[in-house]
Amino acid sequence: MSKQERSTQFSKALMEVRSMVLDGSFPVGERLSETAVAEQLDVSRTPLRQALDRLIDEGLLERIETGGCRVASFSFDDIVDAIELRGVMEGTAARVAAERGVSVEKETECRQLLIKLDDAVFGADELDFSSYVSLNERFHELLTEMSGSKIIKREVERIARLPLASPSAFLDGQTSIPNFHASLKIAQAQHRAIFDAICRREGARAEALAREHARLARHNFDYVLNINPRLAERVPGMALVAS
Amino acid sequence: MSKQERSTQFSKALMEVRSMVLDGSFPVGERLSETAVAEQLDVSRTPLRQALDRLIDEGLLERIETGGCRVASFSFDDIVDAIELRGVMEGTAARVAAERGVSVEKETECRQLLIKLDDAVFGADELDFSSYVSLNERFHELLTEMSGSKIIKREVERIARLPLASPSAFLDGQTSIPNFHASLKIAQAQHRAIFDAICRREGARAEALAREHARLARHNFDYVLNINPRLAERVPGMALVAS
DNA sequence: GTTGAAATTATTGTATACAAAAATGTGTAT
DNA sequence: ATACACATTTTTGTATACAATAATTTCAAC
Repeated sequence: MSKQERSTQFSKALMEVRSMVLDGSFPVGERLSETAVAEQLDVSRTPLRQALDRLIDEGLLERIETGGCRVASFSFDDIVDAIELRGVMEGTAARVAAERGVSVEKETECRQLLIKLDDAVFGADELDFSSYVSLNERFHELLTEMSGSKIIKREVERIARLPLASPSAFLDGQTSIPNFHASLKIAQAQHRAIFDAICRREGARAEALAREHARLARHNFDYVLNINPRLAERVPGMALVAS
Repeated sequence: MSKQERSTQFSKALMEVRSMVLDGSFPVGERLSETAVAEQLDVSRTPLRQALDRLIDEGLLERIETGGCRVASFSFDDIVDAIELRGVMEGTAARVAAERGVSVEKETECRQLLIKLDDAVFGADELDFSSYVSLNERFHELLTEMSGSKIIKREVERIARLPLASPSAFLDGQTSIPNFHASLKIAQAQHRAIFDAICRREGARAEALAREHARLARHNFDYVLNINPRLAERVPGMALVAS
């Protein structure tokens, strides 16, 4: 973040390569040539290699034993596990928030955020998708912050960067999922329940609810992969899932 | 790992800088000069910067807004949170192992390992510390492997690399902790209970036990920091804890 | 003595050159 | 035709050079 403002070349390489990998621009499993990619992005090899190291760390690329790296491939189970872990981590953030208490400011912000989310989901107007997505992202970020722990926040967000594990991984361009609007209502009810549990200092309930909340993503993943695969190309990262 | 065999300069820089940071060789908070460190380690800046990036990612260093990096400092609560997270992650590995079942080979290996650990802790001979440490490390690694998920294994181990969060962070050179041998016996009883829960497919119990097991580290941390600070210099990473 | 601005120094981020090692291609022997 | 060894060509890992930016010092003004 702070680095992404300053360091143009590295952050450019990071963002571009990441989105190309998620888009499936590189064939899964094929070694990617540093010189070729560097030339393609108009960046020297030094910041590119920095970006590749980072993407290896994120798990999107994997190192080849003899040198260089390739696009990683993920099994169905891998994605399920990543989503499960995100649920576990958000559950921990929620539990810790409940156990240790939340600052008045965060509580107030969350309360107002939930009203806006209610409005977006249950309101009379037609659903504004992109605003829902950003509100949802803010809710999940706020959840990590309510834990009051910078380490928990950092590690939850790291897990959420695993492929298809983020809270909004299946939210883009998916209006065609049946009962999708209905599932957003369920999600919002869960948001409220999690917040309620935190306010009541009910740690175990908050944790269980947050875990269950993450399973909505698992359900969407299952749908996209097994029932309606033509949606796959609209979901970034789906190209990495071995079919 | 695979990279550490091949790439001598990078891995050399990584290991040396990491251990220097943990030893407190660099003053906490002070910016570390790339050229100076590179010269000191007899390595060029390129692999050194790679190592620094990695250590930033691990959380041992933090980026300075204007460029470069400094040694990170951790509060008491930060360490407590890191240990908590390790417990949560190992708990997840244990629960998943219980829920999904464990391969015969892993189960057999774990059974034999537990016998060796019993021998080390409860045996007639005097405790062989270094062999206990490596057996204990293998048990925790095996726990992640019993989950059957490479993603869970990878992320558990990543969390365990947080400062003072590893299962053996407080095991070295601490024979002077009162009742230390007794606490090893408790730990071993917990190892057995976790394994028992996994074999019986009791996921919730396995998870709870693994979490509680991690709290032994928290207890040791509390002891070293608040009751017997002269032990601190023997524990790598303790130099990073703000006093 | 303190403050502020300009100049100097040091440090980082990036590009590139180079050497070692891996991948590829060629030719020969069987 | 296939397998194996050797030579060639890429490709990676490392060192270093360079430019832009940040830190520091110096010096003057108040």
